[in-house]
Amino acid sequence: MQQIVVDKFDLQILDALQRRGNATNSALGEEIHLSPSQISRRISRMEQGGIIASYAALLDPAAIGLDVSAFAQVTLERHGESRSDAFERAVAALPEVVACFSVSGDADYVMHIVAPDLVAFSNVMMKRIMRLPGLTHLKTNIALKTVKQTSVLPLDHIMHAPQPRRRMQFASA
Amino acid sequence: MQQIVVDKFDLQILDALQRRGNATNSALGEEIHLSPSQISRRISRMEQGGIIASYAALLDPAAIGLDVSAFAQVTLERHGESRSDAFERAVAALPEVVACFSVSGDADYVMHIVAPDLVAFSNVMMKRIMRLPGLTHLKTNIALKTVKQTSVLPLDHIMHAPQPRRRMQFASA
DNA sequence: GCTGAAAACCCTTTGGT
DNA sequence: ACCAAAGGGTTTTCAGC
Repeated sequence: MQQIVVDKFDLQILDALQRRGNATNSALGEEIHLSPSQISRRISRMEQGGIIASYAALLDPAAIGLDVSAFAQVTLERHGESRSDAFERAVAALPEVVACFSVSGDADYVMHIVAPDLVAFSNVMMKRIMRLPGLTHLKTNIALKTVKQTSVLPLDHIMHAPQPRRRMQFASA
Repeated sequence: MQQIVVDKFDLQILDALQRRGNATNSALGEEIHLSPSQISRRISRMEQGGIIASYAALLDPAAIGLDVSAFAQVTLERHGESRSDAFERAVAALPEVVACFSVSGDADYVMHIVAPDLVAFSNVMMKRIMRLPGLTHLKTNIALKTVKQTSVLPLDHIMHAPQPRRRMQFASA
């Protein structure tokens, strides 16, 4: 990972773009008191540097008829890596699975699943998830209400970043 | 919720915009075999209709130093609505909490929390989450690996949508 | 070397056919 | 539904600091 340095202005741009990815450079310039050229240059630098990964249109799940959201905790058979690899590839290919993390604790994975209704959700679980290779235990919680869901990541820590701590190092050569 | 009708082309546009929110109308037009004007009109219709909620720049968490992701299951004291309201408002105000859903099952809420490192994460949990009003039980799982995380919602169900079932209705007046 | 103004290019959108 | 024209937006260049 290349060290790309960002300043106060870059952080303001990132904050704005996380909320309004389609903001114009002129509008951003007004807000942040920078010329459109600067905004343009800074944005492409952060795109190139891998800080901005992509742009996306965010859809309203309810408006497209995705009324069911659920969380599944999955445990796999204790086998080698091949099992989990197969599982992870299978999960990644399911469009209904919008997030999946391997976790510490009782379960091996937690995943977020969306579906149009309970019938469809049940189908996804029965026909897709439960047939995934090596699955031994499964616990699902249906979401009753979305309290908060955002793609906006916090940036506060970047300004107040602690100086890198000095450590001993081993002479490598 | 107003019924806004989408066709095959609209779905193609939505699919593309979910992945590349900054695609130009001309580029989309080439892909979908529609004129830029059509694309433009269809997009504004879907924005107006509330299908497209917003646009966002998606950042790479690792690139901005957010290395810890965790899931918390929270149980609240059995009190009236006021408790959960206060809790939900507090949660919504925490930038580290990127998602929170109330759920069926053992816990009342599941939430997704991000932090720069374990120290910072611990601080968020101790100083912010655990002090939220009315919290009685808390279980956290640290994410070891992100298997999948996407803002792309499935659209397949829209085409194959079942015809609305006829039902009896009560004469309301 | 970096900044900002301006120009050129491209995209978008609207109105007419 | 398409096309054309007008109105903006973005980006690059160039002059100045």
